Amino acid sequence: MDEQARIMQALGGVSLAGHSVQGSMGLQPPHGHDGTDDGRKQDIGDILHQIMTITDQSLDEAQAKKHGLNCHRMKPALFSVLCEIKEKTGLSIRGSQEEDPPDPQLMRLDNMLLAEGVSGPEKGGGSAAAAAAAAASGAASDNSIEHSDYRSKLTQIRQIYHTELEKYEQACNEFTTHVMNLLREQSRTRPISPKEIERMVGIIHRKFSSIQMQLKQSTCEAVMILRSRFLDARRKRRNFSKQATEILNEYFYSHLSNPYPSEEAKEELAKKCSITVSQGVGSTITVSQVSNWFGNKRIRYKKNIGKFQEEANLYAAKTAVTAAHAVAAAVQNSQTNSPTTPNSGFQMKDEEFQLDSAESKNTLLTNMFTGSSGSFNLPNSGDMFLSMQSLNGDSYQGAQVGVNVQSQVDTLRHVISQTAGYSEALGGNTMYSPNCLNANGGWHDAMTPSSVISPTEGPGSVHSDTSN
DNA sequence: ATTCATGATTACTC
DNA sequence: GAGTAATCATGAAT
Repeated sequence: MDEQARIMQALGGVSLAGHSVQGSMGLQPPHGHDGTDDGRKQDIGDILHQIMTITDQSLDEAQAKKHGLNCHRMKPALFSVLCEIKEKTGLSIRGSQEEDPPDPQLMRLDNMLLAEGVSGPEKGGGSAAAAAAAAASGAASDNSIEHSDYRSKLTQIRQIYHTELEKYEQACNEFTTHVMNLLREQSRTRPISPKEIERMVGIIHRKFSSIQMQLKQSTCEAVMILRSRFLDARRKRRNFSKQATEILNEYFYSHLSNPYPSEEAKEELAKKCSITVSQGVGSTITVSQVSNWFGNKRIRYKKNIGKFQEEANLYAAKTAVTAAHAVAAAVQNSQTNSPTTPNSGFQMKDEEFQLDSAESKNTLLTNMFTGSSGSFNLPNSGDMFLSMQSLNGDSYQGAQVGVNVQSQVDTLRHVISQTAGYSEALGGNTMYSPNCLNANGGWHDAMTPSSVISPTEGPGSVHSDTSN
């Protein structure tokens, strides 16, 4: 009502913006009118009165009045004046609110959605965010399965977000169009300036953007939850498969003197384990997991050697069997291929090294191996053991064959060195140094193995430096 | 439910 | 940056 009063007052002869109503409108005195100021004022006053009371009347009456007013000779002039006044007052009141500063909260949400790959370009964002999330956890970022999980979930969120956003935008546009049409329609009967329509559109957009902000907020929350779950999942422990553990253990116990696989060896092990594991659960073992495993193994082995004795024996037996096979094969090969090396009376048959089960191997070796130091303390009888330098330079100690085979060993060594051409590698070194762990309980004075698989090794072969 | 085994993480050292 | 030691957290066995 304040505005109405102001309008009334303004129209009552008060000049606006430096000129009178009459002057500003350039009104010509209508036909038959007396032309005096008082008369015009009276005329305008009548119209205004009718406008003001229009709502008090019945619909039909109002329609009739409306029509009458629309046809009134003063209507266009009055309409313009009202528009002008309204615009001026409206601008003075709301003008300062037109330019809203960007909402910091909204900016944060936008930035986050962009960073997470929810908004912004379609490709790359998600994976980048996944990589960032992986990197943030401090672990290797090569866990492809969890990545793809994360990505697919993120894509779902992204899709939902965009669908909802589209819906909101569509609804906003529809509503804006509707309101604009309504205002345009009404602008025929009441003064509505284009600026006012614009302002109304702005208001609608603001309302809708606040709804959008809620959507963005929800999306951000969803991403955060996903992310935390993703990171939690990385922390979740899953036992490696039996085969993978076996491969790692084989390497560990065959390199007990220095269980520090090189980077290449770790990769090789990871690959080997992955191949084995992928047949089962479909998961992979990464290089960092191999590092973790060896870190844990070393510390736990060192802490409680006694506990690992049996395991060590078991793997030593396995190694021995494998080695014996290799030796037997070499002998066989030398016998068949080298006429200059006739049957020396030493024939290794596979059966001699074939143990029925892990248990029998274990029993056998538990009986064989005694002692309590860091490494395996074997009976110090050199003639009971096959001992040779493996082909890649690692110390190698194979199976106990149950009989005195020292002479045969010499023959074998000779044969193998001749056959395989590794006389240099084999020469000089015989028995491996006794203890794996030094006085400080460390491994570091031991020799360094080069790789998990030497060029001449078969897939199943391992080195053993179990010492006596 | 409890205990043990084990993969992962963290703080620290070299 | 790799390794150690301690610790956390979970899976599996009991």
